[in-house]
Amino acid sequence: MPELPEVETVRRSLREALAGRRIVAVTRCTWPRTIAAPAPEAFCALLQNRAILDVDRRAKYVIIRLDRNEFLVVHLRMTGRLVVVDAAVEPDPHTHVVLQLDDGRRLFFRDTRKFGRIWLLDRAGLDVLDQKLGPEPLDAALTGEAFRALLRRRKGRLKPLLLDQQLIAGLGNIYVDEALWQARLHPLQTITQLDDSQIDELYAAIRDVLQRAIDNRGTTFADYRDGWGFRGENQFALNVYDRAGRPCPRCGTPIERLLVAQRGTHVCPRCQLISS
DNA sequence: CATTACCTGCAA
DNA sequence: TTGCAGGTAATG
Repeated sequence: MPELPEVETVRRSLREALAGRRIVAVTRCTWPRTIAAPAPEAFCALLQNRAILDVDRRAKYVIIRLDRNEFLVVHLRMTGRLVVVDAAVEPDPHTHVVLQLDDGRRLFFRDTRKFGRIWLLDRAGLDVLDQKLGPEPLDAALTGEAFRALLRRRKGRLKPLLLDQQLIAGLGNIYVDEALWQARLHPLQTITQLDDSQIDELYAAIRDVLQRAIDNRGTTFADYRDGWGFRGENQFALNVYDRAGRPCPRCGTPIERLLVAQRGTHVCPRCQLISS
């Protein structure tokens, strides 16, 4: 489900609800595999009476900063949700982890497909994670020049590369398709055949698409919700993703769906030509 | 590079 | 019943 804009929206909403609170205890853990580290028993024992300092994000990870220099790190994968609910709300069968908070509310981790994972990490563990990830696309440190250098070091087709979290962190299937459409580049385009101005277009498109999606509080098709349980609105602003057969907003040609890197991929066959 | 696994639910 | 879904890790 969630890519950078969704995780950023979750982070912002959770920060309001959680900063300054305390985790009293873990009161439910019905799918132990959700807890990636440490072992679920230790995880529950360590999360008693812990202060929450703040909520951050790195790539598609939500990072809840705790006292004692530890971090509750959550990856939502496809269907995960982190939602703060009032005391009266009871967990449904898809809610696998519940944290009791000191204000009576609870933090629910709900995940239909059970792909999501939660880690309790120390600073060193967080650093290891951080080093496996490419730069943040919206970070000021990633200039157009830096992005060009990044791409020039790699070869292969555009879409698989942009999905590679080690190259650039936070893009997923929706926003890669949207950014490529906006930059008028084909997902199968070979990177080595791009000229500088095309890479600049792609850079601008990635940032524009992600920022707009954050402004729209993320894209909700089915599962995604923010930390309060609200849907996003960016599904109404998409140009190609999930729009096969509908007209390209630029030229009217029907959008086509193809398979690239084993992922459903949406292109305008007229706007997005492969140059060689 | 492609395929499979991890899971459940929904639509064709 | 089959195929597909916003992600990633682990295999050939």
